[in-house]
Amino acid sequence: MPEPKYRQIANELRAAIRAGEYGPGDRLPGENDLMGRYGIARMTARQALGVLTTEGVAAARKGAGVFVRDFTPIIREALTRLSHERWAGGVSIWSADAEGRDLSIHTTVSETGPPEHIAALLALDEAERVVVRARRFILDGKPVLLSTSYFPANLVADSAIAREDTGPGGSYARLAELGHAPAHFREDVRARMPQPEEADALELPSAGTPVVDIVRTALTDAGAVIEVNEMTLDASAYILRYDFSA
Amino acid sequence: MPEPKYRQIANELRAAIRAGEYGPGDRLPGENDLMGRYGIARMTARQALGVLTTEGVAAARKGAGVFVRDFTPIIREALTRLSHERWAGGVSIWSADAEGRDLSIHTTVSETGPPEHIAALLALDEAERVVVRARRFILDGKPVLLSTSYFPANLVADSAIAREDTGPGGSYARLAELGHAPAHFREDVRARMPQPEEADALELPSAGTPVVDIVRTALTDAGAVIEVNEMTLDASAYILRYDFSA
DNA sequence: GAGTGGTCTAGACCACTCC
DNA sequence: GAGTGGTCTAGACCACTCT
Repeated sequence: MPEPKYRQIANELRAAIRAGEYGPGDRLPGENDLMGRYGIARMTARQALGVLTTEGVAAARKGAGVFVRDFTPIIREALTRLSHERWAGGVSIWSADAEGRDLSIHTTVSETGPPEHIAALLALDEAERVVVRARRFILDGKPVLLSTSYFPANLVADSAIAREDTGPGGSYARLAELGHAPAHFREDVRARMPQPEEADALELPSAGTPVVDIVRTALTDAGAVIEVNEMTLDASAYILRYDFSA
Repeated sequence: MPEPKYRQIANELRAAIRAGEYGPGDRLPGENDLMGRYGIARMTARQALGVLTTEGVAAARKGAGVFVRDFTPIIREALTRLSHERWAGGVSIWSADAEGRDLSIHTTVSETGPPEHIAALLALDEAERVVVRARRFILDGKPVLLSTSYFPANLVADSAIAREDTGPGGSYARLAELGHAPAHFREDVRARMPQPEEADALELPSAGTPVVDIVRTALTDAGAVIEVNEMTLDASAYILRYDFSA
């Protein structure tokens, strides 16, 4: 078979989208349309549409149809957001992303023994504990980011970092007050397909949307790791921007 | 339906993988196995396995079976690789990634009118032309990166940048000799599912592997953009590392 | 040649949205 | 209620790999 039917049909639809015949948000021909138009079985029509949803080009809405997806990512400026001026001035580092959009954050704080890989990054003994700040960011009604921050409990347990509201400037301003101001950052970025729990939490379409993992470690000027922040982002919602010099 | 059969089966297989019953490279129960074991139709077994391949957890090899995927990403140090010392010392910026692995690069060079978005980034007039360096990076026999660099033709047309072999230190060393040493960089990173042509060029499994787009702009100390580099990476092959200070 | 995944048909029932 | 996508069956033939 040179090219299977379902691929040919997917190609035709993709070409039509690229040509602008269908714009973002437009409804594509559905399963029944394709069955009639090409004289194929339902499962074959589904396969064709499955190609486009897997590519992230289209998304199906049960009972409604298959629609061309719309992308309007926000730009996450890695350096600006973490600049000293920013949090020292009492501004949340998250406000950088929200720019006139509706951002809400759900926070839960706890204290536990650290997962193994976190203990290693924070250079903690087995017995030591960590304060965990788990957050969920909802932008314009849609969750876009899951974030889990780990701090050594012996450093921050008595500070606002262990409370839901960390106060003006957030955790980093409090760390500075405690004499552990973050000075250097490392962000390790990778992309992958989400696990079901993540797809659920981020309300991702059933396929076609990768997530981005960012593992950020924050270090003091003395080189001590004082925070590890694991983030999982809806990849379709973000562009990550890094500025640096030679 | 609380949970469809194919999802239940996918969940069981995923749990078995997480529990270590199946390790990287191991063969999973195939379509026929699942049909027998659960008393389901072929299409339903396929759906179950499809969940895992879409998640990137497993990959099917025609005629052989469905196998748990193996990930051994390489760390791409964004800053180290672009440090002045590096290319000024005659070292390729790509050698950073390869560390004892087999890297080969296919290069083609051409000169054309720039695509619209490139012309905008390079601040070029319509009439001006660009030198285009298109490269394909093959690591241990598998393509992992597609790269297309654009330079203003009026600056580099007579230099080694317009030839396949740019000489020691690469394009950046040549730019420096021409008085346009890159001093600042911006990398815009996003992740998405590949288009068929890209999946082909990167030899990606039919689903489950996102790509990462990096658009890098290089600026001189005077603030002039002297290169735009569009890269597309096999996301499963890379971790991107960014180090910076507050 | 046996076993594998890949494609395809022609039906069916269901849950969901509102074209 | 009509139309939509989601799930599922029980067959079939094919191309591919080599368990």
